[in-house]
Amino acid sequence: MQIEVALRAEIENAVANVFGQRVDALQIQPTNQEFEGSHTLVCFPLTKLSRKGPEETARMLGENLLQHSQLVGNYNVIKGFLNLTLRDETWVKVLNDIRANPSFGQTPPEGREIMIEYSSPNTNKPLHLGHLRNNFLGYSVAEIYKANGYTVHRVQIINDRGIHICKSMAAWKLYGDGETPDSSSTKGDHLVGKYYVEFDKAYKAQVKALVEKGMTQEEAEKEAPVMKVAADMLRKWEQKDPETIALWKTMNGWVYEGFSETYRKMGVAFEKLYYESDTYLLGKDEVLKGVDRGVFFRKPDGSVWVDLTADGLDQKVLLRADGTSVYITQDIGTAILRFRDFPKITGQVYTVGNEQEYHFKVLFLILDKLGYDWAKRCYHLSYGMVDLPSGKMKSREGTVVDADDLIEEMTAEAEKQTRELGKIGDMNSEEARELFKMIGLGALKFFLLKVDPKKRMLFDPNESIQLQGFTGPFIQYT
RNA sequence: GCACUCGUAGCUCAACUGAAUAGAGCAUCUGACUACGGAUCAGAAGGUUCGGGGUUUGAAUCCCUGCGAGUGCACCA
Repeated sequence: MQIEVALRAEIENAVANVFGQRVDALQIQPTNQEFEGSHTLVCFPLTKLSRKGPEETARMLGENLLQHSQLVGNYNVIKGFLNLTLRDETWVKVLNDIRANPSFGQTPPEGREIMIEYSSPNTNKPLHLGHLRNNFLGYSVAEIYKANGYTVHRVQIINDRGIHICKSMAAWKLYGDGETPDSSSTKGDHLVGKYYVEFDKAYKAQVKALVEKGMTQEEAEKEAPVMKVAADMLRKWEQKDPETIALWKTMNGWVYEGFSETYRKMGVAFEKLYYESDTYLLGKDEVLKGVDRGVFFRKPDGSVWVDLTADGLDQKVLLRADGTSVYITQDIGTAILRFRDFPKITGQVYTVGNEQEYHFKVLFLILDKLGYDWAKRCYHLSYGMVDLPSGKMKSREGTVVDADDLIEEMTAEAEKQTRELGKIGDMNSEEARELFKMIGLGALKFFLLKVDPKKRMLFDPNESIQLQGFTGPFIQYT
């Protein structure tokens, strides 16, 4: 890094000496492999200043550098590109500096703080392949910030409340027969996920039966007994009915235990968890304050809206006519809460799928309109879906790839390949198991991270674990 | 319909802020080594950067436009 700064200063001086004027935005880039040199100055933009052709301009600068520079040992000119070769002494010094610096590549903490949110699953089913991309992206960005001198706060919001968990609860109560993770030796999140599927099956069957009895589809969807139980549970939950709350806590507890095991296997962690059940009522006061200040407006029915048409977006509802919150209201509250919890953070990164791009655009605009200057430093780290060679993942069709299963398979495949190659030699079984995990998980992480986040991507499990090609195992082996 | 994103070699992906002959891996082909195959090694071929305009000394990259794919456009979350 030092060398780049020093070299730039020298080149800036050379430009000033030769053409009598300082230029700030010099384009210095790595020299192409096929030419001699390590750094290249692009001289085309300087021709206006030099009033000479690009090659002559480059040559004049090269000569000047040769005379005055401490760093440059030689130069060559190809078209308008001035290729610079540094002296051997320069490189020796660079390498010595690197050797003397134990934290090379890392900026020591500088007091800047940032919050990174990732994962943020629903609590009614286990994590899947999409969550893996999310977690690895979020965690990596956090690590990058850390290496750049930031103190990072890793958080997630857990969607522990709402009709989705009530569906699992309803199915468990109706058909569960008291089954627990212990009694069935099933991982908690998988058990709750199983009852979510049970619910869906029962619901569909019941709707079908009711339609056959002459009900309309719409009526049947409301009248299906399982749905009535689930809706009733949601109502009771909101009324804080002790029995419902107890069941909700129990089943969420199972899920959390399952999740933490998955996170441990993935190698990610969180500093603080936000629960939607704690935050879903937040934001209402902020919205009402916004109404008083004229940032938002009320419609005749009493509902509160924000008008974003001037920003090229629509009008969005923030509070219903009955005064209750909608989804974005709680996000407003949660964002503000987080900046209160961590007053020193300068911004927030939300790692969330690209289907929520519009939502975050609206959210950040609203926070800005409410006068929070940090709204400009909130960023939606958006990423595309993960497809499989067999096609799209669809929960209804059961083509979702479970995160635990996948990690398991990758590790097993790593073991198979390593044993075939006979590479484990005299390792004991403990060391070998560590190795398989490292290879399997490395394959997964590398493959999911090597693609531009915003692009939709194809995950090929078989390709990812290969010892050849652009893969994690290849890099680890090398 | 409107908005946003994406479109690069047969396939999966690179190309930082506009820069030199658009790069990798896989697959393919040729050769070496192999009893044969695999593995390995050496090499080759593979591109109108979706089409058409424009801006620029210079465009995969920026602008306009057409086409294709995806996502979003609930008083759901």
